[in-house]
Amino acid sequence: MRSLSTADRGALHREILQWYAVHLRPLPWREASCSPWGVLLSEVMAQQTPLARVEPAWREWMSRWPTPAALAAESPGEVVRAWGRLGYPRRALRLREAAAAIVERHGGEVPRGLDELRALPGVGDYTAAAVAAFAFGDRSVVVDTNVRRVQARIVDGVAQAAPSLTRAEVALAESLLPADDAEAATWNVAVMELGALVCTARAPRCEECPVSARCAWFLAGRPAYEGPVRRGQAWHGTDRQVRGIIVQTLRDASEPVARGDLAPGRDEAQVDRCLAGLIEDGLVEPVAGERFSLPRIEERAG
DNA sequence: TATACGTGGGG
DNA sequence: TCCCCAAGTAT
Repeated sequence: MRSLSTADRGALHREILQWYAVHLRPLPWREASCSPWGVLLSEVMAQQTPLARVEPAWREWMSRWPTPAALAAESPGEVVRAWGRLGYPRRALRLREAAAAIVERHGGEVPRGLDELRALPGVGDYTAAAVAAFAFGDRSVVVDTNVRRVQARIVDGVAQAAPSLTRAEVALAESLLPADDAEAATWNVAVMELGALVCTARAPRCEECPVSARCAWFLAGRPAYEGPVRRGQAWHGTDRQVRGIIVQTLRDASEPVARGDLAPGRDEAQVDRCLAGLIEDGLVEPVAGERFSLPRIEERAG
């Protein structure tokens, strides 16, 4: 890991924070008036889902369930239906569980502490740090895919980060974090925004980058990535695809659906296997007469 | 540490 | 068309 002088760090902060002040997207959960619950909701929805698709769903959810208590009182099936096509619908279930935990353990208020946040269902290291920073203005180390890529390029001079998060990356992010709480919080979102809009994975816009002049990767002539190859996600014909079809069928249905109509034309053994998995996950509920629906009662524990 | 887990837009 | 990948988490 290359280390930066104090002066270099200061310049980096100034340039990226200035860029952010001009180029930030006016997302609703960035409004000062947005509640911690709104921030938590946005962070979970944004896990592996592009922000452009998150925004309309976020607005609908905030209107329907403006507090953790409101969501906790909703049925899991309705929550999965409202999740729509954001992907990874188990996140909707976890969000409802998190809402219930917030009501039970924290009096209905999103907790501020990293440990308390991290203990909520569906909240990992990234989301806990992000909520601490963006909802409460705390100085926490937020390391998402954007931060990892920006750091890899500017500091390490490589096109992309390692396949999985390393200790060194977290240590680097920590070393780059401004000392001041509020400035650190803004720094986190500014680096993420830079990664999302300029320092992108596919076709980085280095001409528009405020720090290309101090970017090790740019200065080295943007060398191609040489690390271990990332495994692409298999999709066609996978269980994941069939699970998606089944859940979408149930989202669109107003009545319970027979097994044979869940994923028409798909291999029956695969449909059975996926169905069992979905039931185990609490995303599908068997009802009378060999039919299935989104969960109406209680989702399975575990 | 590696793998499962959805979905859709852009290159 | 096909492939990559997006504010990750849980196991």
